[in-house]
Amino acid sequence: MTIQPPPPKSHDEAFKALSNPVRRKILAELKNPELNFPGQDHPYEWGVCAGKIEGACGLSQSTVSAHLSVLHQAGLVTAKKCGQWIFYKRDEAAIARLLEFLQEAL
Amino acid sequence: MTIQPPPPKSHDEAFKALSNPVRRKILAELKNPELNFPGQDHPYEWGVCAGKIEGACGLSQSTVSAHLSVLHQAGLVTAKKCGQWIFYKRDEAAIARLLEFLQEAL
DNA sequence: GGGCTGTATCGTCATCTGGCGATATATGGT
DNA sequence: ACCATATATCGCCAGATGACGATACAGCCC
Repeated sequence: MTIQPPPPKSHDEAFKALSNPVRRKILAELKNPELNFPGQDHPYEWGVCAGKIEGACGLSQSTVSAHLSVLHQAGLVTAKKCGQWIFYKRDEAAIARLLEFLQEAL
Repeated sequence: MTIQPPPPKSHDEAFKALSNPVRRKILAELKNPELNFPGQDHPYEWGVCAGKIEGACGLSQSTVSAHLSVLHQAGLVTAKKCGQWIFYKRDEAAIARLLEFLQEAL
């Protein structure tokens, strides 16, 4: 099931989440799951599971988990739990809203 | 004269500069100098002088000066020295480039 | 030169951030 | 029940960040 459908988060929180290059990289790479996280034995429509992302980051499991948590809290990715896995996926609508906001606010 | 026409800065540096709410606010308010920094006895075409911005921020002189320096280093504002004043102005071209980049990178 | 104004820089400090390993929690398999 | 796997959380530490006051530098005016 989807974890904590986070209530519409403030753009400020999203911006803060994006102020870290690792998190920006994760978000960007999630645009192309098949390419950037190859070999997942679950359908990519579910998203990409945390372990795959950790592998691609070259950082410790706990560190990447924290980054994913921030992205999720900020509402930039969705998190769906499936058995013992958690699948993360870009929340395109939220990202689009943020971009619109940036056009205004910047 | 214009101070250190900063060589085209990395988008990453610009992003870092924008990761601070005070700096975002300054940049946003510079869209409307007449409105947000009223009573400047120099033409607004030159930009807004540091002192005016400090007044509007409610932070210490040194703190705001540092923020302006970051914005300038990141290439998001231009700085023009005129006598004992320094006038800051949005670099619209750079900001537009950054927004384009964000559309791609996000 | 001397004093005044506008801005930058320095030194310090408290807080935030991001990294890690260790541990906790939850699910699945035997 | 037990062990393995997947992920989250905790405690700690080092470095970055942002605030401040004090000081330095630069330009104007007398």
